[in-house]
Amino acid sequence: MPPSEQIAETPGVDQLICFALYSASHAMNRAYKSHLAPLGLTYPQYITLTALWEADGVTIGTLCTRLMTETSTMTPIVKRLEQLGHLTRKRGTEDERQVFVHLTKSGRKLQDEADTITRCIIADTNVAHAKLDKLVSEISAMRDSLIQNNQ
Amino acid sequence: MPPSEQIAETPGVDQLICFALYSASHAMNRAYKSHLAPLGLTYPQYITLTALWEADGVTIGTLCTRLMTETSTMTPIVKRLEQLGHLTRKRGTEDERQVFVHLTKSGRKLQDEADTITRCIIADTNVAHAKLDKLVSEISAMRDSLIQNNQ
DNA sequence: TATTATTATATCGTGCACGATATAAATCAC
DNA sequence: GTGATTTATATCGTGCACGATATAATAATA
Repeated sequence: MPPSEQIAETPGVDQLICFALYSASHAMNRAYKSHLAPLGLTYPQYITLTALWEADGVTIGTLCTRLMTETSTMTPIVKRLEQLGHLTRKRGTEDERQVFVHLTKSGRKLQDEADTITRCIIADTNVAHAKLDKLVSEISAMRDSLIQNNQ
Repeated sequence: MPPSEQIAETPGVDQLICFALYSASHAMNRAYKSHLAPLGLTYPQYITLTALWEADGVTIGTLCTRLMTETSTMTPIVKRLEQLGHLTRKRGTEDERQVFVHLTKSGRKLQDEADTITRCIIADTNVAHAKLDKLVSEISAMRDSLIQNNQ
């Protein structure tokens, strides 16, 4: 062992948490794509619908908070989902700045497929349920720390 | 406890591994942004440079394999890094279809900042080193399973 | 109550990300 | 060796993702 040996000089891309997230996120996007293409949905549109299945009749701002995106991202997604007939947008009467989003029958019907898709994806991860739950909370905690330390 | 109780009917967006990755990946992107903006780099450009610091003089195809992206993504990134003066693109002489990418002095110099940036980001995750290494390998393994089961 | 500031959403510009297609070079088949 | 196929990269179209800015409505303040 030479005395000048350098340990972990600059880590390769594979050792970086940023690349792990970057590449895994893209892989997940692609995995969903095969399930969503037949439904005519994109991955961000599907995630938006998932939030609405959980809580319908919310404002654009609430969706942004929940999905941690900007209005400049959410407004176009919601407009496309409206054009697809999966939701309606209605200005608030009390506060006319707000836009309330409501699922249509078509948008609610899509939830029927969701459970099957989720099960397929989880199977494809090759991670056991308990371990996956732990992974979700660890990744979420890390995300929240990053957000907090970046304010 | 009613007999018809439904356990984990449809999971909320926060329980889904897809949303954990989606939101954490965006949070990571934003965290890097504050460090990269002064350098005039975007996050994907920085990741591409990281791959080049590890192995220089490679083809576009090798970069695509390494970073798990398509040429339609990588070609424009490499071209922008070329315009910024951080690398050069040279057609292969033996096989003229190939394009070899070489870092310039400017591109190599940027590595000086990398270690500091990585340390800041890791600190911001609030995850201990050993646990972070484990997280990286778990996320990477999951990514590889998703890719394998999606062929 | 005017004026100012804040808030909710929308728009615009840039840069990914990727499927589909194009192009040209290399390889294969005969 | 000529035609068919494969391979490496590039181009194009669509949809995010986000910062900066715009717009209009509400709230705060003088």
